[in-house]
Order: sequence, then C-alpha cells, then structure tokens
Amino acid sequence: MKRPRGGRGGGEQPAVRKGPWAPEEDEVLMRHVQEHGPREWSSIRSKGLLPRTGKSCRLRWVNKLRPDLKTGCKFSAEEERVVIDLQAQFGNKWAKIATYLHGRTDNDVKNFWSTRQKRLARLLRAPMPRRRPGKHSSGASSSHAYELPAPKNPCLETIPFQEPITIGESSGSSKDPNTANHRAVAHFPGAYGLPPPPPTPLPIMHAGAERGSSSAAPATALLLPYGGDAGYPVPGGVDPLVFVDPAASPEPLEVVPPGPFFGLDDDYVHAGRATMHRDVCGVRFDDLPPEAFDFFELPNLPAWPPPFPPPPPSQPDQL
DNA sequence: AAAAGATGCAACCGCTCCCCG
DNA sequence: CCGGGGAGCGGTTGCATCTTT
Repeated sequence: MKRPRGGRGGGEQPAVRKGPWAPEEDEVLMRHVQEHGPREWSSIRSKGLLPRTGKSCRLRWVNKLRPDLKTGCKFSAEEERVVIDLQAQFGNKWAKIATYLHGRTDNDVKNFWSTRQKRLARLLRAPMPRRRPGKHSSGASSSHAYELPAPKNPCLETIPFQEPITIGESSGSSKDPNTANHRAVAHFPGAYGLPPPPPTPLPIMHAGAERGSSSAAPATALLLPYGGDAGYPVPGGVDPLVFVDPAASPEPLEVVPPGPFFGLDDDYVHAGRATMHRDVCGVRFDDLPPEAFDFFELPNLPAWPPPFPPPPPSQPDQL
C-alpha cells in the first residue's frame, strides 16, 4: 500500500485520520458493515470505532472493501464499451454508469474515463508521423517527444469525430506497412466477436436501430453513438477511440460538422481516431505501434449534421 | 543503472440531495 | 415549510509504479 501522504491529511486534525487505510482499519470497517450493513457511516466515528469520517468509511467500503468488486483487473472491452455508451447518454454520472457494471465503482469508472480521455487527448495531439526514427515506443505510452501536455480543456472531452476510419487501406509508409497493416487489420475482426452484451439491458441509443436489449448483440456493437460529455451527449457522436469497421458499417456515421478541432491541425486530427479494445479483440489504440497510425486516414467527411434525438426521458434504471 | 516523465488509482474535498424532526 | 444532518456524487489531488531515455 502506499505510504501516507505528506500533503494531505497531515495531522492538523488529530481527531480524524486521513490517508491510506491500514488493514486493521479495514477490519474494523468490515466488521461494522457485517453488523450494521453498509450504512450508519457516521456512527463509526461517533462510536469511536475508527478515527475516520463517515464519508471516508463509506468511500473505503464502496471502493475497496465491497466483496463483489473486481479489484485489480482492467476494464474489459465490453465494460469499456458500456462505459462509453452510457457516458454518452448519462454524461458524467459515474455512479449511475457504475450500476451497469458489476464489480465496478463510480470511482473506477471515473478513473477509467479520465485515463481514457487523457490518452485520447494525447493521441489527438500527437503528430504521429513525426515519431522518432528507429524507435518503437508503444503507441500512447509515455514520453513522446512530440507530445503536448494534455490540457484540462473540457472541450477535449467531446470528440467530434464520427467517421469510421480506414485502416489498412493506405499504401502506407516506408516502415514495413505490412506489419502495421497486418497488426491493425488482423485484430479488428475480433471487435465484432465481442462477447454477448451485458446481462443488464442498456438504454443504448442507436442510430436507426434499437440496441440495448440483451439479445441484440449486433456485430455493430462498436458503432456507438456517443461522444458527448459533461452531461450533454454529442448528437450522433462516435468515440474516436472506438474502432468501427467501415465494411461492417457501410453507412457513414453521423458526424459533427467538421471544423477546427480544439485548434489542432490536421495531423492531429488524422492521428487519433480509432481504438481497439483489448481483451476481446486484443488490441487497443495505444497498443498499436506508431507505425500503425500511418495508415489512419480521414476520409472525406460528409457534411451532414445529424439531428439525433435526445435520450428518452425514461431511463431504465433497473439492473 | 539511473533519472525523468507518464500513468494509474486511492483518497480527499466540496457540493447537492434526501430524509427526518 | 424549514432547517439540520447524513449520505451520495463528481471533481481533483498527489503518490506509487511503470516506462522510456
């Protein structure tokens, strides 16, 4: 576990302990929950069981001690898809989204999304062709020389790209295009071999078709109409971190009217428009070598502002 | 091998909501 | 109806770990 932080909870309030939880504290908290259930958090401190605020206790329980948590395992492709989908509909309602993901907490979802957004921001800002010669740094991992700091620009959370990308069609670069093409293409079909949708019926909007019923696990499961953020789903948005097979979806996806993308130039725009899910299909965007990005092209964006209906007011909240 | 930078995640903070008297 | 307290939620921070140079 991490050692106590210096900056926070530094003892200005000796009565209340902050910082990382000790195993003994966890035990006490678990015992309390066993006896009283996951409530009466404030009484934990008032009874002198723990020098922690009720808030802190609740958070600890919800995020770490709950028995049904999937601790230490990354988001699966399906979970990723669900998060993306639901985020488009609900916005940053992480707690709500988390209810659709068994074993995941709102904090998990929040962190996952935050990480994803940062990754996306990096990718979109990274002029891929300028990679270092002779170096194979892994995709979006750290230390790109050309990388710009990911700004905390809320706009970056809204991804206006809606276009299926084309991978493996370009004649490519000088850098063993076969390898790059092969890598990219070879994994994409897996994206359509996604496992069945989650057992929970998702209120997923789908352009032209209804999705979300557990029986409908279409091959177009990655054709996700989302892209919004901060509670206002982008109409017809499609997350550029989701790869969409153009062959499987011959129709163009809705696009936000093209325009300056956060002030980024076309290089950036061309770069960050796809991702693959790990686990199921085996590859994520940032798993790809930089060479793979040489093959990402931006097809002519059809200028069609799609009137996308807002999500139905009645959200299936049940699980 | 060491240093620097990037990433992931646990935990805190402030605000809002809800319930109860 | 109003006020107070507790619970829940979303945003943010900062450290540990990992990756790259």
